[in-house]
Amino acid sequence: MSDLLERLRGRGWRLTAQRRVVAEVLDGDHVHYTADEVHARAADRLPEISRATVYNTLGELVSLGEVIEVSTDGRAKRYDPNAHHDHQHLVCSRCGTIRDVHVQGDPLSALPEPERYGFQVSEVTVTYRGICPHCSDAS
Amino acid sequence: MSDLLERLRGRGWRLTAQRRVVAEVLDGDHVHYTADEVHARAADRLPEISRATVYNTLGELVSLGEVIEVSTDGRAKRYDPNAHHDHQHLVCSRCGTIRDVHVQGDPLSALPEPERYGFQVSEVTVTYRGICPHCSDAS
DNA sequence: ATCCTACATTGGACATTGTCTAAGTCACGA
DNA sequence: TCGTGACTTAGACAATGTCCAATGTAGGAT
Repeated sequence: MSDLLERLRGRGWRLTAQRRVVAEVLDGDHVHYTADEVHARAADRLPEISRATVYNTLGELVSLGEVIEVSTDGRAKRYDPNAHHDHQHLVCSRCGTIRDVHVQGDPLSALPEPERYGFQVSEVTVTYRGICPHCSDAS
Repeated sequence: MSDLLERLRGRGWRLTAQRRVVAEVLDGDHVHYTADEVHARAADRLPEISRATVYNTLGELVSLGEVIEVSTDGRAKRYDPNAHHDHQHLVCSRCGTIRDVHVQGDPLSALPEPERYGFQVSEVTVTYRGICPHCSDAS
């Protein structure tokens, strides 16, 4: 996602310090942060950045398809920068961390026509839950 | 789920008017309500029921495994009384309503061992998204 | 049938997450 | 370098959910 900023500029984005920092935070680790975690990490580098800007920027990245919004537990949404690779999520039921995983076959095809009830089905998300090795050891 | 109250009594539940009403609301329709929708419908029959009680009761039903908590959009969680039948969800991206659907095969088997990263995977939820016939007409 | 008491309910304060607005600021094309 | 329209900001507000102390009550004990 190193050329993300270039892609965004190509789409008419103004390149501000705040947007750069938010993009860098997402680009860094491979965990999926909540909006407030992104804000905290962004504020490390740019202390005066506001919560509203982080929310705005994340929302824009999502509508542009650069980032995926994940809500696994009804608490804070998490933001997944790995939007260009088809993948699903593996969530630890104890500590909440999320891993990206890849499944076999196309999950969409598992839903037969009569089970679609007239919906125009366009998307499917698969979420596996279990205990991660770390929490398993600690128990 | 007509014998739900019996099962709960067997587990040491006190049978109060409030709990009965919450259970009846869930038992009724086949849509999945949010906590506040459950509260509104419960209040139709028992006007003095409080939000806290509805939240408490729903939480208890979830821990007892009688009801499933569904959070599809990071907004309000919805409560699915159909906990004893294996099923997945079809969500309208526009109006948020949820339908239960049944898929072919076991989605768990689509996650190969090397993609499990040491997790003890115990559960999988599949959520299909699309536009429901009603929203499709209205557009 | 009545009483006791542990469990349940209530209302309201509080917490968390997210949205909106009006005013000020700044990126970038001309 | 300037002007303008897009961007950012702080803080109020909204939606959802949690917690607590005071009060009420279901159901076993008598």
